[in-house]
Amino acid sequence: MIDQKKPDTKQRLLDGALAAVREHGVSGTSARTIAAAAGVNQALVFYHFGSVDDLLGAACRQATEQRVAHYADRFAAVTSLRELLQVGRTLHAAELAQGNVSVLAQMLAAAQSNERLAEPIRATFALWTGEIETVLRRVLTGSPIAEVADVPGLAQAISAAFVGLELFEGVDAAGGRRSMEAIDQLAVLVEVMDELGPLATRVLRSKIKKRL
Amino acid sequence: MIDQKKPDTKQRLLDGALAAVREHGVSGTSARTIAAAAGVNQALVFYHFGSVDDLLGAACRQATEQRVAHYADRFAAVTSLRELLQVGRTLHAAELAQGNVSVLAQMLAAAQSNERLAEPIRATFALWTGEIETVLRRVLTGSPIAEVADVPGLAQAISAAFVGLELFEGVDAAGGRRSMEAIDQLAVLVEVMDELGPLATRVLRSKIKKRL
DNA sequence: GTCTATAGTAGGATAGAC
DNA sequence: GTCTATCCTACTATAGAC
Repeated sequence: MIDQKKPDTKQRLLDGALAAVREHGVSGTSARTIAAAAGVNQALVFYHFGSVDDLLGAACRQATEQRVAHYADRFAAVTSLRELLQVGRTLHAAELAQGNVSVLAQMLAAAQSNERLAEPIRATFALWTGEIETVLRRVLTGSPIAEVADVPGLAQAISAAFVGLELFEGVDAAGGRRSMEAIDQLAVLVEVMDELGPLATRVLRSKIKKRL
Repeated sequence: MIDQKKPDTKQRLLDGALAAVREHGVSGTSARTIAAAAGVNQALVFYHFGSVDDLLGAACRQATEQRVAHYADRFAAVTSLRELLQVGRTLHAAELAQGNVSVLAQMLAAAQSNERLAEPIRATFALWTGEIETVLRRVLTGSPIAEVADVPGLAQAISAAFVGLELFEGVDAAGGRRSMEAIDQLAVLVEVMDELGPLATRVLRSKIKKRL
């Protein structure tokens, strides 16, 4: 926040942390593997970040910020749910090629029983949900879906589902792709729903009344 | 598979492994913590299972088998997507109350960079997807969705998404519930789609043609 | 700020007594 | 099959020289 002219050790550690998670997984990541990836001394992890967990949290957050910023214009250009999914798939493919398929996902898993990691991960996750929420709100304007859906909740659900898919793909690549295709097909349904317009809206409303 | 009359040490280790993951998370789970939870000696982990990873894989598999069996009749009674989701939510709530919200999810994360863990986890995951696939195939019979959707792929996507939601809920309980609600609302849409029947089917088909 | 060295701890795994 | 004892490795974290 204060000094922007130090892309040195501190930044190398942040990058090294991500590299370590990519290569060894969260459980295989330590101050030593991070330092090795960063090409710096192991003790500097503690000097600059206090603990491994704090470094991991910071690294995850920074990386996500950059990633979100990098995709901001693409998100802004989205005009339909399928396009949103398309951006998601592109993003996913890029992460995959870059090797950090599931860095956030693994952090999320590690955060389950690590309160020190949980807070930064929550914040990181919120960066994604925020972005998606904005898109959803714009895309769903005038759609019957907007009348039923809790947009923030939906944004969280989408983000969470995406994380699950990343984890699954990490263990079963073919299955992951297939799942993605299946969701894409489902998105067609939602669009059809939108195109039905007034009729769907009417049926929808009555359906909702029954439900409440 | 051979001896069913030994609910002793081996079983205690299997249970202890799950207990350890529940309590300490995957990263905090070791032969020692497992043995402590099981009330047996640490060396027995290696005598009976060879390695901690093998024990974890076996434990996850067995637990999932039991869980799937326990919910088999409830799955069999499902007649709509919303009911499927309802069963999913019940199941989720039960897991939550029992404390093993995200055992499978955490295993999946750990398996990302651990081939020894990956294979059993893949198999375990397949138990869930298989169950869901059966339900989907039955529920979607005659539905326009069935004509678009790759059912096995969809089953995998649903399972994976569920895992993601579990991880999210583990870090943000309120957010997790809200996501679940949002999905529930979306499910209404799908049902409306089904009820539209012939019209939707027609629109759907033309939409698909455009897409291909 | 960065390095070496090291204390202290915990974990995987095995040997060997029982 | 189960336990004790133990080896070795790897980790977090700090102290102190530079």
